[in-house]
Amino acid sequence: MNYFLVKSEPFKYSWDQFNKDGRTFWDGVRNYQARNNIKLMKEGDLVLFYHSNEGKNVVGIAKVVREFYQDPTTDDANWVVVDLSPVETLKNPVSLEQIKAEESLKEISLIKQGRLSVMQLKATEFDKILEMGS
DNA sequence: GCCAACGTTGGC
DNA sequence: GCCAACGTTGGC
Repeated sequence: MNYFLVKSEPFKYSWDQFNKDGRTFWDGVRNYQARNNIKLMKEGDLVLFYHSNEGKNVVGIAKVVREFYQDPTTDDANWVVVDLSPVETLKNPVSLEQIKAEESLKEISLIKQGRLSVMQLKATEFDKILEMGS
């Protein structure tokens, strides 16, 4: 089992919208590193959902329901999507500030590589954020 | 709205 | 294959 974190601007695609939809394909990734991370996702892997710009917090947990396939919004074979479904909303959204302040999360890609929109998390990092959010 | 960080593009 | 110019992201 692998763990990931994806970013979305709430203005563009919010956690609320995601829950209304029940399932979505994660498109719009146009960065090779993020794309490579998407390709690592397997069905059943868990994904934290982070709101960038507005809120700047981890708001919920999603899971991978379909492994990567050609991005249906483009013909360019470079780009792929995965299907995600919401699993659970965090009782207490975990803010970027909290994550920064947490010693055990210092190495998290969210902080070390601010612009990356899809990243892999260590199991310990994933667990820690869940613990902070419950 | 600004700006730092950083990925991408294109000329050489 | 280097590197300057440019564009985008995202925190502040």
